[in-house]
Amino acid sequence: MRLVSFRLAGVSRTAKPNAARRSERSRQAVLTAARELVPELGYARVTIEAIAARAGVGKQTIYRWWPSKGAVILDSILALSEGEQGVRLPDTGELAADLRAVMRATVAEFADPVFEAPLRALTIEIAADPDLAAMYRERLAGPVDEAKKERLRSAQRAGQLRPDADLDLVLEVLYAPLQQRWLRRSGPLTDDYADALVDLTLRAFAP
Amino acid sequence: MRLVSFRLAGVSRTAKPNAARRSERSRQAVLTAARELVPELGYARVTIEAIAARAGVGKQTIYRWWPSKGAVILDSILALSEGEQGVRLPDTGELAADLRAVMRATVAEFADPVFEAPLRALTIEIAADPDLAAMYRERLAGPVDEAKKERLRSAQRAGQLRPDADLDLVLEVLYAPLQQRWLRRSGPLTDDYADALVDLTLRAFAP
Amino acid sequence: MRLVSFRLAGVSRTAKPNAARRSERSRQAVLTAARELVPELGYARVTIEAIAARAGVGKQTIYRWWPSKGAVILDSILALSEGEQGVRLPDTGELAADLRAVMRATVAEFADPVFEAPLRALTIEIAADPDLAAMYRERLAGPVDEAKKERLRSAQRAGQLRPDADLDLVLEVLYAPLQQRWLRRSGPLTDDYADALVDLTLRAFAP
Amino acid sequence: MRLVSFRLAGVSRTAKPNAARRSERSRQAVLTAARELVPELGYARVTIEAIAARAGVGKQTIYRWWPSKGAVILDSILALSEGEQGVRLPDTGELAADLRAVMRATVAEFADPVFEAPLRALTIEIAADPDLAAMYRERLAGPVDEAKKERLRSAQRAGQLRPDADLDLVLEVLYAPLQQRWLRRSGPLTDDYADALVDLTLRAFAP
DNA sequence: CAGTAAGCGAGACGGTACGTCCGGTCTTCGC
DNA sequence: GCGAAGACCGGACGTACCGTCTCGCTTACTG
Repeated sequence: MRLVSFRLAGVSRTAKPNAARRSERSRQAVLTAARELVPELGYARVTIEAIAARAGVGKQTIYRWWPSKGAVILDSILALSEGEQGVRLPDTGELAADLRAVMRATVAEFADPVFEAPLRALTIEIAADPDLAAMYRERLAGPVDEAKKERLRSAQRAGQLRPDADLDLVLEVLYAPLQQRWLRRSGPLTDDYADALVDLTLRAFAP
Repeated sequence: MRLVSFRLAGVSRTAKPNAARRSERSRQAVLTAARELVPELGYARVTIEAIAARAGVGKQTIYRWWPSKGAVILDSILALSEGEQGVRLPDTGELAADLRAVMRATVAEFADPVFEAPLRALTIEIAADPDLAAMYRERLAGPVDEAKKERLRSAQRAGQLRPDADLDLVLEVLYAPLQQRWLRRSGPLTDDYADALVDLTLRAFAP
Repeated sequence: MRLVSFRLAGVSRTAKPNAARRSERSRQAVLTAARELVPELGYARVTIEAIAARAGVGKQTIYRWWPSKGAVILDSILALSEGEQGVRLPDTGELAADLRAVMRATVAEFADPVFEAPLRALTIEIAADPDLAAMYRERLAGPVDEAKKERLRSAQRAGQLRPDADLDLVLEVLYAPLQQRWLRRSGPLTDDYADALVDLTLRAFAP
Repeated sequence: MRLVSFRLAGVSRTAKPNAARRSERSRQAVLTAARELVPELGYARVTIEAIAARAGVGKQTIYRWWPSKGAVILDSILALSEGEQGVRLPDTGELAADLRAVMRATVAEFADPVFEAPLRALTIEIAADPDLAAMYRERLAGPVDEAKKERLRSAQRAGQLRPDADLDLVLEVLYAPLQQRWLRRSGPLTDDYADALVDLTLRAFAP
C-alpha cells in the first residue's frame, strides 16, 4: 500500500527503496524532530532541511521515505498513538454526557499548543494536497470516525438517536462548527460552546 | 510631524506610500493576474514573481500595496464584487426554501474551478495567517454573515425560528459541515446534502 | 563577446542579464574570495558556495555572471593585472640574458603558493573544459605570448635567432618542459634548469 | 601482532584487505567499466557510483581496493598493457627516423578518443593529486621513459647525440611541447609538428 | 509651466530552501 | 568471509523565489 502511494507521489523516483532495510532509528528521529519543530518555529518556517538537521539525518533519507513535508507531519502525529490499541469512546449509556465529555476534550486539545500547531499544519497541508488528504482519511480520520460512529450506533440501539440518522452527518454537525471556528479563529472555543453543539445535534437527530 | 516622516523616509514600511498616486491600472492587472494564475497553476505554485510577470508589473508594486500573497488573493476575490451594493439574501417568507436556494448556490460555487481555486487558496492562507484572517472577517465574511443573519432575524420575527437562537451558531451549523467537506474533500457536495443541512438546522432551532 | 559565450555555456539561461547594472562591488568581492580560498583550501575543496559565502554574495550572483568555477578562477587571476598596461618583456639587446631572467622569474612564480595554487587550478580546469581553454587563450595566454614573441622578433632582427624560426615553437620549447615539470611534479624547478632550457633553445634556433 | 590487528579490525583502512581473496572478476569489471565510461560521459561526469553500477559491483569493492578515482583510471590504462613484456623502442640505427616514428605514433594516440579521453582524465588527476602523480611516475611513466632513454643511450654510443646530454631534458624537449599542445588544445597536432620537434631536439643536442 | 518627487517596470542583489547527486561509510544478506 | 546491494550522513550542486534595493522613465503636483 505504502509503495503504491510512493509511486504515485514521487516525481522521478523509479526504483523504490527496500523498506526492509529502513533504519527505525532514523525514522523515529525524523518524526520526533518534526513534532518538536512545528510548535517551535511555526509550520511555515519548518523546512525539510531543518528537520533533517535536527534529526541528525541526511535530507535524502527524508525524501526517500516520505513524499512531502505534509506526509512527515501526518506520520509524526500518527506516531504518537503508535502501539495503542484501537480508539474507543466512553459509553456510560448517557449519550449527551458522553458527547459533552468528548467535545470538551477536543476543545482542550485545540488549546494546547503542542497539539494545536502540528494539527493546524496538517490541516493546511490536507487542504492543499489531495494525495495527503487521502492518506489522512485512511490512516487517521477513518479509524477515529469509525470509533465515534460505533458510539452513535449504540445510542441508536438505546433509542437515544433517530434510527435512520446519517451518522456521518451527525459527526459533521458536531465537529465541523468547532473545527471551523478553530481553523479560522472566528470565535472562542469554550466548554459552553461544546455543550451547545451537543445539545443542538441531539435536538436535530432526536428520535 | 513633517520632519519625523522625513527622517523616517527610506526606512522600510514606516513612510507608507501615497495612495492617491496609486496606479489603478496596475492594481487591476495584479488582481486579474492573481485570479487567473491560481486555477492555472494551483495555489502552491503561484508566486509573487509570477503574478508580477503576468501583470506586467514590477515586484515592488505588489510589495508596496499588499502585505502578503494572501492579501492579494483576498483582494482579487473582493474585486469580483466591487461596485455591487451590499449583499442581500432572498426573502420569500418561506425560510426553508430560501435557505435551500442559498445553500445550493454555495454548492455550485464550490463546483466551479474559477471560484473554487482562489477560495481554497484564501482559506489556506487564512488558516496560516491570523492577520489575514482578521482582514478576511472584516472585509468579506463579516458583511456576508450580517446579510445572512438579517434573513434569519426576519424568520425569527415570522416565528419560523426559535427567538433565542444564537444566529452565529445557526450559520455555523448550516455552513461549517459543507465547507469542511469541501476543504477536506471528505465527501460529495450535492443538492441533497445542502437540503439535509437546511432540514436538520431548522429542526435543531425550531421554535 | 562575453554574452555569446554565456549563451553557449549556460544550460537553461535564456534571458541574458543586463551587464550595465552589474555590481562592481560584488564582482570584486567574488574575485578576491576566489583568490584567497584557492591557496587556503586547495582547489578541489573550493566550492561555489564557499566563494559566495566568503564574498558575502548570493550564489545566483556568481551563476549569473560566470559560466563555471574555472571561469571565476580565470577572472580572479586576470583581475590581478587589471589596469596594468600591456605586458612587455625586457630587451637589453642580449637575448640569452633576457630569456634567462624571464625564465627564472617564471620558476619563482611556481614556487610561490599564492601564484601556484590558482594557476594549477586554472590549468586543470583548462585541460578539462574546452570553452574555458578558449577564454584562457584569448584573454590571458594570447597577450602574454604576443609580448614574448615581440621580444623574439627583435632578436631575429638583431641576428640572434634564425630568421625563419617558428616563434610559437620557440616559446613551446622554452616553456612547455618547465610547465610540464611543474604540473606533474616530475622534477625540481631550479634556476639552473631554467638556464638549461634557454641554452638548448638558443642552440636549436641559432641562425 | 595478531591481537593488534584484531583490535583494529573495523577501524577504517587500518586493517587492509586480504589481497589473496580479491576477486579478479570484479577487478576486471571495474577497470573495463572505467575505461568505457570515460569516453562515453567525459571524465568529469564519471562517478564512482557509475563505475560500480556499470561493473555490477558494490561501491565498497572499489573503495576497498583503490584509494581514489584517479587510481582506478590509472589502473584501467595500465591494464591495457598487462601481460605485455617491457616496452622497447625501435632501433634501426637511424635516431632521427626512429624518433619521428615514435612521435608520430604519439600524435596518432592523441587523435584516438579511446586513448585520448582516459589519458586526459589521468593527466588531470595527476595534476591535482601528488600521491597519484607518484604512482603514475612509478608504474607508467618510469618504465616508458626508461625505454626511451635506452634508445637515446644507444644513439649516444653511436655518436648521434652529445655524450653529456641530460637525457631527461632531451625527453622533455621532445615530448613536453607536444603534450602541452594536446592538454591545452593550443594548436594542431600533425606529423609535421612531430617532425619539427625531432629536428630541433637533434639540433639542440647534436654532438 | 518648469522642477521635482513619487510611483512605476525592470531586474540585480543577498539570502534561504528546494530536490538531486554523489562521496565515503556502514549494514545486511547470499554465495 | 568476501562481495553485491544499497541505506545512511553529509554536503555541494544549480534553480526558484523571497523581500529589498537601485536604475531610468513617466506622471502629477507644486512653487
